[in-house]
Amino acid sequence: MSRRVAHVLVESPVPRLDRLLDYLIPEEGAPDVVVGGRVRVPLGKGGSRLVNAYVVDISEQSTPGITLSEIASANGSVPVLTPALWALVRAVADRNGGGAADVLRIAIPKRGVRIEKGRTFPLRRLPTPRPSRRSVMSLDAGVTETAQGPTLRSLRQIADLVREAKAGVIVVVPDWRDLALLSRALEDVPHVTVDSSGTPSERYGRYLDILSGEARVVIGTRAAVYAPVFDLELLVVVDESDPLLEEPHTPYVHARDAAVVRNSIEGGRLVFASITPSVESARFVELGFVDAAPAIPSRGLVLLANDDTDDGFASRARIPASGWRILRDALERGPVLVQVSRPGFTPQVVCADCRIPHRCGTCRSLLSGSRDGTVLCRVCGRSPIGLKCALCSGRATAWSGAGSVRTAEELGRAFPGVPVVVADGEHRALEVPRRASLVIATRGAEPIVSGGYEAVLIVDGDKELQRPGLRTSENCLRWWGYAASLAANGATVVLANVDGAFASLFATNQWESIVETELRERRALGFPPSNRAIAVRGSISELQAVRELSAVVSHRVMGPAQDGDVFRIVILADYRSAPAVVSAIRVHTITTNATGLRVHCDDLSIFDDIDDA
DNA sequence: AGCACGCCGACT
DNA sequence: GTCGGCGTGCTC
Repeated sequence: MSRRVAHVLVESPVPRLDRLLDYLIPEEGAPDVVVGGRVRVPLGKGGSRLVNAYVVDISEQSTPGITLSEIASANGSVPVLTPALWALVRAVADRNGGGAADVLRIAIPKRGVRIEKGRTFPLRRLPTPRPSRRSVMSLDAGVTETAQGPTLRSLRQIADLVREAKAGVIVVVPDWRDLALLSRALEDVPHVTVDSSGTPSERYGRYLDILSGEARVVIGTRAAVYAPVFDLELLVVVDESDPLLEEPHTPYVHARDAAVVRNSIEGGRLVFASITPSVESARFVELGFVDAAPAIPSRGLVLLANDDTDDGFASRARIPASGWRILRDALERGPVLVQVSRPGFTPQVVCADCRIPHRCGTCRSLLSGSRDGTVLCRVCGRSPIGLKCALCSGRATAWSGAGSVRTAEELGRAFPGVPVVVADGEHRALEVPRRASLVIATRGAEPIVSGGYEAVLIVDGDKELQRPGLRTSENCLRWWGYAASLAANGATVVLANVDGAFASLFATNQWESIVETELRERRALGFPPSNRAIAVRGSISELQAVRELSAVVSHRVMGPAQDGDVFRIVILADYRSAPAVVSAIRVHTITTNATGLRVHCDDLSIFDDIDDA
């Protein structure tokens, strides 16, 4: 007699368990065992311990030659893992050299029993793919109004796109502030938000709202790309060059990548939308993989200020005289934004003569000044002595980029009577009232203001731009472009103390040229995005074994290098051979059960400077 | 992750 | 001859 068999995926990070196991469905409680449902199954020698698992499929057949155990119990009867989500999760895990269970943990929130009560879920099959269309969209700068307050013109454009859609929609944004502003722009469209806010039970409730089809439009942070939206017509990834869209846990999947995979499975319209262009989307356009943006959007007026400071206060706040005058005039009319690069009191320590950053003699990371005036290496925790400039051998030190609080203090003294608002990681503000005030914000924490800022001043740009790292120009473009987009119509954006090719391209709004140049340089180096950089972390012996794999040996390999308490190699492979490399490493990981081995595709941080912030 | 199995040294 | 050390490998 044949019995029904459930093919399940166990909730476990163990490489060897990254496959489907077969279990018999018990006679009693069988109706609760559904495709996509959660179950508890015995696992291990003697079937002693019970683990959580997802039913991926049910059939009459099982793997021959094995005596099957029975499912211990159903864990609810909600089909949380839809066929479409399973297809996506499996494909994303394979592509990134990781386990499906690790991706699943990000895609499906924790179960809350109470919130499941009284809901029904339609049976969902793997949908027939919609015709696929992929494009890049360049968004306008500027601020616009809603009933709930100001929002970005760029997000209003996305809301317009959402409004056109009749079926399922997902919009993925980098952080909570974009989410709040997008929610305003979607004031007339019912939508659910998928992010880390709220209690676990609330998050699960929102997941179930999507699963049941009650919610058609989903906006959220990076994990929202997996939302079980049925009949997905439109998938928008906003600002995909923002590193926040990359998952910090294995297998380190970028929402852009997951979006491309999802589009290849379900079809529909995939849009990469951003105020500033990205190197990745420039490559997509060049390949013909996506349609180019139809038009260059409206951008503000940017002025480069490279003249000297002529005032005691201005000099301490590192603001050129011309920028200073614009600031003062703008404050007559309304609020002004000053974008600074780093929070708090931690300035970077540089050579007093050539302004090159000093580095720690032991670990080579950047040094910072602490409140009491001493120089400190934040990586090894020591105060280096006898610093000497690598370039000019000068021994004098200076502090640069004194941070938002310090800048605020200096500016507050310079403009007595003008209120100063500080916004950074600690002082969060989505929005500030429209009145003459100085708003000092670290990049990424800029509040929005009704009508836009009367002037925007970007300081510390010189320091950011000379920071070594692959993403420096991309990052500056995104940070500065965002700050500029918060300005009022016709208001001036001042970029202080920066000159050179990048600065003039930025000021003349030739942002596309910036990323095209960057793409050419990356290609010449063989670096992402023109090649895949597959970072593998583990012990020296594990990495040696990976290096010797036949799929790996023919490729350019960098390292091994020390990386925290493990070691790291980086394999550079073109997009044609990268899947074979990733899959060979994965097979090796599974067969040797190398739990210490971690694969991270396109880990751009390996090309960056040590981040000491 | 656990948990059993097994091969080898030390002890009643 | 047998107890138990933990290194090795497997989990339907």
